[in-house]
Amino acid sequence: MTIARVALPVPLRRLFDYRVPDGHPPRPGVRVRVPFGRRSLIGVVFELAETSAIAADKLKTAQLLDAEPAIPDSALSLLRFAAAYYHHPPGEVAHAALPEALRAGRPVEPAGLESFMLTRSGRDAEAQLPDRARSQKRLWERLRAAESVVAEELDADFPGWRPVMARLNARGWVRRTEHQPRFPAAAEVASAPALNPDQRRAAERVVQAFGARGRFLLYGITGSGKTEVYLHAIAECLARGRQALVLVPEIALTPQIVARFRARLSLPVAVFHSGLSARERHRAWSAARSGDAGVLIGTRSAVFVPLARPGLIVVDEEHDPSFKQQEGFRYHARDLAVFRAATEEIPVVLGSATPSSETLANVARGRYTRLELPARAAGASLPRVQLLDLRRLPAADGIARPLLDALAARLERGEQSLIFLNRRGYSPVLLCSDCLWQARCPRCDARLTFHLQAARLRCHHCGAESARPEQCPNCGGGKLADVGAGTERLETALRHRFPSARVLRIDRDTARAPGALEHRLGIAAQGGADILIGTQLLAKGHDLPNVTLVGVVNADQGLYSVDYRAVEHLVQQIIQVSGRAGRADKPGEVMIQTLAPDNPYLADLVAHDYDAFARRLLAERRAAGYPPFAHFALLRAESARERAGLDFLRQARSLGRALAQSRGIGVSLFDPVPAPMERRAGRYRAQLLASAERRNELHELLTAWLGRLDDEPLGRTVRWSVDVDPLEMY
DNA sequence: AGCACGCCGACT
DNA sequence: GTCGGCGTGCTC
Repeated sequence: MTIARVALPVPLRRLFDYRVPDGHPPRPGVRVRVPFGRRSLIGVVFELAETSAIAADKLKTAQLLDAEPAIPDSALSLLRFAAAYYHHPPGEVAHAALPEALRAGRPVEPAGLESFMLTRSGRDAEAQLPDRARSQKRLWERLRAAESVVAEELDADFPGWRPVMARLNARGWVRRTEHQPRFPAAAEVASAPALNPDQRRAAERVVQAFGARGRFLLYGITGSGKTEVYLHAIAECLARGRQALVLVPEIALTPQIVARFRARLSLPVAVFHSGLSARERHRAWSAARSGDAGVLIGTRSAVFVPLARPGLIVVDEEHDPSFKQQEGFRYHARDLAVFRAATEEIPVVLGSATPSSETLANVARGRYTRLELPARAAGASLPRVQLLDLRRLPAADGIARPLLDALAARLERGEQSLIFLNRRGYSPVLLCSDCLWQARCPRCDARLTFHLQAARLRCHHCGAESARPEQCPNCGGGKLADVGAGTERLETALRHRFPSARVLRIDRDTARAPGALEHRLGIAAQGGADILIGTQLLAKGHDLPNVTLVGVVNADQGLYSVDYRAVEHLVQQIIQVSGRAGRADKPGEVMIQTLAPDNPYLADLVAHDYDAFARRLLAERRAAGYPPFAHFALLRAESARERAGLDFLRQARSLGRALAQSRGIGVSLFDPVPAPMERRAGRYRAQLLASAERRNELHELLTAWLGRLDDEPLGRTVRWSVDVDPLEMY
């Protein structure tokens, strides 16, 4: 009897056994539909076996959905590894790795290009369309204007078109057709600019590693031309008949980057990210798996997409935190990319101007080869960086005099400025000046932020909203004061101070609508604004060639945080925004406001010495026994009941300690503590840190420990999860 | 996660 | 007298 061991989309850390036909059993990677309790689920065969520990009369039969494995061997190994490494239920891992259409059981090859055209009677239908049917009329005009219209185009610029199309179709006015799946051919190949010697050396090292393992850090400041190195290596990879996978941070996956790849490469470039429609993702996935696409460029979930002939993996901006999924299946796409490259026996290139502490440590240990691009390709000079001591300098509206003067100078010269403030809204605190009452979120341990445009108080942690009270709800009288400044207040103040300046704010509030971010960045890049105000949304990705001044309003939030990674993220962020300044031929200037101008990390920033910063950071981490010199896993628990999470974690710790002791595993389990923000969205959160010097010991303990906790009755009364290699400790 | 079973409060 | 609250148990 042949048994298929199936990963099912349920939160259970195990596989389920099913009978399959003896004659032609499925290969691992085949999708199956199975009865599960009273439900019917779609899962992925992870293993085959001859026998099962489950009684024969309880075994049910799986129905095979694929003749060929939907997930080929190498991609399946990645899923197995990911499930084991992150101690996450294999079914949920498989689920995360498949586009929706495949999770729903649709065939691997997606339906062809869906398009619509007017029928003969449809062309004469105008008179029969009442004026009230405005959407139908618009869609009809759209159809009349072209021979036929592709569904994807309608998805993009006619939201909600399907029901409207159904109406036209019901009257026999349109015809729907499906072409065979075809991938759009790439544009003509533009000739590549000549590489400078450093770029050439870097690209050659990568190319020499083709066909074998190789791990590279491509270290180069903004503007040093990392993308040219990728393009050169990828073109060579394609020339050898292999595909390339390119991972980029969430925000960076803009049409510009994709356009640049498409313009330069002779084979189709497929795109995979969460902003696409389900159909588009299905198509991109299939094109990568079949080999039709030469390059797949995507955000973190693209790391799971199978490739027919893998040749190279690139992770751009490898330090970017968006590569780590922060809920549910908490994987790190960069780390999985490195594993994947090893199993596929291909090189991987991690690129960054501000490499992560993990990658730097791997370079120091000789596990990664460091490739450096020391100079800016265009020859522009580095921006001058200076600190503004907020203890001495008066700051009107939160901006010190020298920064205001510098802004005024830029306005006079017709150059752009960028003000970076990682805080949305008008003011983060609403305070009664009489009784010192503060507006707090009823469901979180947090203050409410006042948003001027919406005229509402909002919680940035749970999304709760309320009206701004007229008087103090506590003492009835009093004057309510806005304390502190967010981007909205900064915008108001700067508009007031520089009435003739065009001020453009770019944060999640102004860029919420689809395409709004693109639109605003486009305005910024084309010089349609004099002063840009933004959060980290603005810090990433985009070239803003006319910006010659960058102001960092507050550098101190990250310097004294409870989170040991805050300094690393702060410095990376400041360098990333600074990289926006002074490109092309205009020298740039960066001003950083701080209450701690003596901080050595800030001194490294002023000196443009990321290596010195890295040495300092790694020395501190080593001394403190923190990653990358230790390996962390965080056990989190949350519950609507106040003590429940902590109670569970205390029990978990004694169980874990007993296991570690009896098996001689060197893992420290710390005291369970409330999360830094204990209550969030009405739930109490607690956490327990596990730390080990040796990674395999951490995993040995986690496997045994979590297995026990799965059976623990207390564990059923709270919601708990593990986070391996946590990036943020709250 | 679903989904069912199983005992205790406010309602047609 | 029922409808329904969510505790507990199970899914090959």
